[in-house]
Amino acid sequence: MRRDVFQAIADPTRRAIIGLIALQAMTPNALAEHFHTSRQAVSKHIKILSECEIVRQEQQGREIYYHLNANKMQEIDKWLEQFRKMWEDRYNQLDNLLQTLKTK
Amino acid sequence: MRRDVFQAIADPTRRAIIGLIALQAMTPNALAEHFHTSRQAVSKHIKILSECEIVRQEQQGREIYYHLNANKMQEIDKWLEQFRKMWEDRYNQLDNLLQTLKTK
DNA sequence: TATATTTGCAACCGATTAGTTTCATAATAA
DNA sequence: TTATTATGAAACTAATCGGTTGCAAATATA
Repeated sequence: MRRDVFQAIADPTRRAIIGLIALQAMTPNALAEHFHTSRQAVSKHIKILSECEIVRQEQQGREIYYHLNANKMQEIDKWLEQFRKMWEDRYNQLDNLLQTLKTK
Repeated sequence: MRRDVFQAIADPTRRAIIGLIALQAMTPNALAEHFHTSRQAVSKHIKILSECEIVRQEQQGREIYYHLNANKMQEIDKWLEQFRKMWEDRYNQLDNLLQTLKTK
C-alpha cells in the first residue's frame, strides 16, 4: 500500500476534505454532508489522510474532530521548489505566451 | 479518464520524469534508461503528462524531445497557497513541536 | 533499396482504487 | 435499561492503474 502525500492529494474529494478542515476541524459526519457519497466513503478518505499524517484526530466524547496538519502540506511545497525558478523565468513566460498564441 | 495535474504527480516514476526533464529536454528512450521499466511504460507516463500539459513535445527527425511546462506546476503551487499561512503560523509550529515530543 | 532505430498504440493482466452495503463498538439520551 | 447516535472495519464490486508484449509507422543509415 503506497501511502504518501502526493497519492493522498490525487483524489478531488480528499483535496476538498483538506480544504474544509483547513478552515475548521470537523467530524466525519459533518464532512460527509458536503459530498454526494456515503459517510463510510468519506471515512475511508480520512483514513488515508490519517495514514500519511495530513490529518490528526481529537476525540471528544463519541465524536472525533479531524484537524489539518499543515506542515505535511509543506512537503509538496518543498518538491515544487525545484521548479519555482522556472516558472518565474522570463524566458519561460515568453515561451508560454508563444504557446498560447499558437493554439489560438 | 480523470486527467489533472494532481493525478499526474501522484506516481513516483512520473515525478522522477518531471524532475529529469526540468533539467534538460529528453527523448523517451533517454528517459527510459533512468528507470527499471520498459520504454513503453515510460511512454505511457509521458502520454499522461502530455494530456494534462505538464510536458510539451518538440519533434526532431525521428526523435521527440519532451520539455517541461513549468507553468503547469504552478497550478499545484496555487492550490497550496491556502495552506501557506498555516504552516508559517507560529502556533502551528508550536503544535508541531508538541506533537513531535509526544511521539518520542 | 534494405536494414536499423525511434516512437506510439493496442491488447492483455494483476493490483489498486473508490465506492457500496452490512455489521460491531462505544458514547450519549430517553 | 433501552434506544439512538457517531464511528470504524469488513466484504464485495466495477473501474482504473501501471506494467507487459507485440506490432505498425516514420525516419535515418548501410
